[in-house]
Amino acid sequence: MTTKIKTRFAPSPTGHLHIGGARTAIYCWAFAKANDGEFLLRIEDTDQKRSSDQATTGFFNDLKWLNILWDEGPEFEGTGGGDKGPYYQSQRLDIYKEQLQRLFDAGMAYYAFETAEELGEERKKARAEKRAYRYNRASLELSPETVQRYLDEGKPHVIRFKVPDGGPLTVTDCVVGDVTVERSEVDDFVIFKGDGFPTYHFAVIVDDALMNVTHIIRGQEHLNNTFKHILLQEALGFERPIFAHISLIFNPDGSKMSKRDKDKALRKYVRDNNIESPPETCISSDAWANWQSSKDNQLDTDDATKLALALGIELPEINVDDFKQAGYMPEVLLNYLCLLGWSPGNDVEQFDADFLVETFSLERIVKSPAKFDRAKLLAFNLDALQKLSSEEFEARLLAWCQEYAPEFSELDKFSLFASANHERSKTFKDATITSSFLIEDDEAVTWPESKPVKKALLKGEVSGLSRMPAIITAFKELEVWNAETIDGCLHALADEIADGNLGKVAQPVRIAVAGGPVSPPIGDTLVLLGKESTITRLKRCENYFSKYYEL
RNA sequence: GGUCCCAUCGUCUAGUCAGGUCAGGACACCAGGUUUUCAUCCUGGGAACAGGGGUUCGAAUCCCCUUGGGAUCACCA
Repeated sequence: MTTKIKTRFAPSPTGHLHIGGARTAIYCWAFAKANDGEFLLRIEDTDQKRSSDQATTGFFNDLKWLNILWDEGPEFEGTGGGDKGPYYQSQRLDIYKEQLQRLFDAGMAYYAFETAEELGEERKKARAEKRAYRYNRASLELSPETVQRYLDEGKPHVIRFKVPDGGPLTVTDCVVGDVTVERSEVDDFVIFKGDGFPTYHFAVIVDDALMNVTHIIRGQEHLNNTFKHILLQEALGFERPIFAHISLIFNPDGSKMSKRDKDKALRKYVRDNNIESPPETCISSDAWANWQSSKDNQLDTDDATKLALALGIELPEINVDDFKQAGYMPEVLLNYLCLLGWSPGNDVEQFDADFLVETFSLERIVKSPAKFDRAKLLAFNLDALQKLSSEEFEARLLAWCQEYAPEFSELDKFSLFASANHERSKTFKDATITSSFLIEDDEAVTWPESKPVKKALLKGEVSGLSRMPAIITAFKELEVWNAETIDGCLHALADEIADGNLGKVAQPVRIAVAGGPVSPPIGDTLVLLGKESTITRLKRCENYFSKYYEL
């Protein structure tokens, strides 16, 4: 009997799930499902300083939103569970210590007492001499008595892995192929940190082995680490899993798409505009000072969002949650993400999760890195949105509005709002942007003196503005206020005062009520607004622009 | 800098492993058309095998070099 295939996604819960991580999770999930295997989720929270429960819950939510559910792992809203837990590395310390003891017993682990500063010096020196830094094994020379004395004294220490002698190391990667490295390139890396927790390298191979993971699909930044991992696996007598290293995702400018991009965007803006203190009631001055003191100190997500809002700049979307907020559909993001580094062939590009599971294979993963193209994602979202039935669109738009734009979800005529916006929306958010005039007070509408506005209202032998009184009168007389009667009224007006040219009457009306040249079809727009608001806005607009008449 | 990885239209990619149709599709772009705005939608168009050597009757495809890009070199994962 062949062993069941098991993949895992093992994020470190710092910040949010970003696009690159999401793609890795999707590939892991798809590969497991495509091969009748299992997908495991494990939380790598051995870095106590940076991990948080809040971030962990965020990861669960993001994964769940994408409908990437784990067969095994932390329990969350009905998914997860399993008998190989706990699935949080911070709760597995005893297990790691047990495995560590086996390494000590085999003489393959040793204590090291150098301080971070000392090591830093060594590294600098290595760099200056244009060679790679390797730990010099100084602590390995210490006598057992000295080591014991240091330990008794409570001297800070780490535990290192003693890399065994031998020839070159080769790993066969499913995506990259054979990769060989000289063993001398691997130094005695740290496996237990000064805080008593294992490092990533140690924890990951122990967990993968004990949880029976068969395939490790992860980002290519781990390719070099793989040699450390296979050495550790051999030392502990674990079976070597199958590796697949997938390429990275880049920004359109070629830089690595990373969680730091938001921070970078903010810093650049602040620097370029010589902003020296945070805008009023935005973030605390402590947070600002700490942020400005070093570029290693990132602003936390909430503060970053607030600051961006206060400065009026758009932060790049890089987290799954950013795209959710921006009004993309999860199945579209999943589809598009898959295409960044994998394709099913046969010119197929748009597909659903079922198709993915039917066709996914490691062989078709592309080796080269991909740039993230928002325009294509947007086009995909548009296509998917247009394929939705009107009922479905309405339901999903409502759910989105309830979370991100409650003023729209409370609209009396939500149904009409949805149908009026369906065909012109590329995202759920689009609907709220093109219809933002709906939630404005009649008295708050303003008109930019832009080209399209002037063209519709002021240009021509007979200007749009001059037709306004007739339009207002006609509307006042309309007894039944619905799309048909309004359209009928406008058509009649067009015939009477604009040589049958509907645009000449509809466009001025649109601008008057919406404050700009864009809105849903005019009939729907006016029904949504109601007769009273419509007439109030038409009058205000006429009044506002009448100054041009006098010129 | 050491080590490792990568290289087809502007972008994502098919084609590469088993050399042999004007290098295919999508997004973007450009030009027309439909449309009461916007967004759609329809038609058409330009657009690539990084460079140089080999191997071969024949190379995007196999080999080598150059160039370019990237990852990594932590008591972060």
